Amino acid sequence: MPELPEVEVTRRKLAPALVSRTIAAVRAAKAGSFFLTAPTVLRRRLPGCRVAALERRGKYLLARLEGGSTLLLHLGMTGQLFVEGNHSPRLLSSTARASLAPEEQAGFTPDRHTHLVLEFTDGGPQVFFRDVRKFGRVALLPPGEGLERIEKLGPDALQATGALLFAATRGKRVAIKTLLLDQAVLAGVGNIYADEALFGARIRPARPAGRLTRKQCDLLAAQVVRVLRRGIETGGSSISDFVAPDGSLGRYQDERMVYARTGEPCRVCGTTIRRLVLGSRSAHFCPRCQK
DNA sequence: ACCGCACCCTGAGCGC
DNA sequence: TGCGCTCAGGGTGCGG
Repeated sequence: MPELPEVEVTRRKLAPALVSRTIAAVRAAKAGSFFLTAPTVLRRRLPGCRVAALERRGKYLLARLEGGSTLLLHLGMTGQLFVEGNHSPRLLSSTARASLAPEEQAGFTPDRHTHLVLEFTDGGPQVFFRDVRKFGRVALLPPGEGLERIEKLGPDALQATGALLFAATRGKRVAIKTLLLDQAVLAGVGNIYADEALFGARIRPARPAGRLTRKQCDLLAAQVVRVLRRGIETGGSSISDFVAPDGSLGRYQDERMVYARTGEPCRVCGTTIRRLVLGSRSAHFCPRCQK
């Protein structure tokens, strides 16, 4: 589940393979919900475009193209953006992994889940966008044109403040966990880091957002920033699918205090970590440490 | 305005 | 061995 840290790690490692290079050709799968801009349009418009910069807004990647267009990429849940020549077992299904010896996994060949391939005029490494569940998105925005879903995003979660959370939670009866996942409040927080931040702030995920004190909002904002920064430092969370553009895996999953640790002992007090469902998302917490 | 929930999608894991 | 079921969840959109 790529959240802000995984997208930022992707941005940092993908940028050297994308910025200042000129797209020569585009191979894209047939139209579908994955493509907000039709593949035929991508194939026609992208060749000849040179990438000026690779930016991030929340969980979105924005490749700024010379001439003013923007290629927008969202990893969804299982999206993988990576550079040719960097293989990883994560790029194979478990059955494919089992049937291949490690030495046979040296090279990646685009498979049925590889929906977008960028080729460059320098003939160097191609860039692949693979996404098993197709919850990812690709869009090409013409110069001066925005996208509603980007404009609705709140401030980047790395800029979270207690004042912002306090204002956003007043009068809200939704669970604080659910509010943290609202991209219009803070852009970039997903299920893993929301649970981890709430543990750090010692607040139960189900607590009605409006009942947080100003002090708790300060603490929670600081924890949101802390866990996201730590996520970036460790290369992200590679729990199921995430792999960086260079084929490396993140290590944040080794530091998790609560996420997907249901039934395991709390690392602080030993109490069994519990799971509950909020807004049809699973939430994990320590019933003793979090009030 | 607010909030819960179905939907999109596919593979892994499990029971039979 | 293999079928069918459930679960995972970011984001959107709809209905109450």
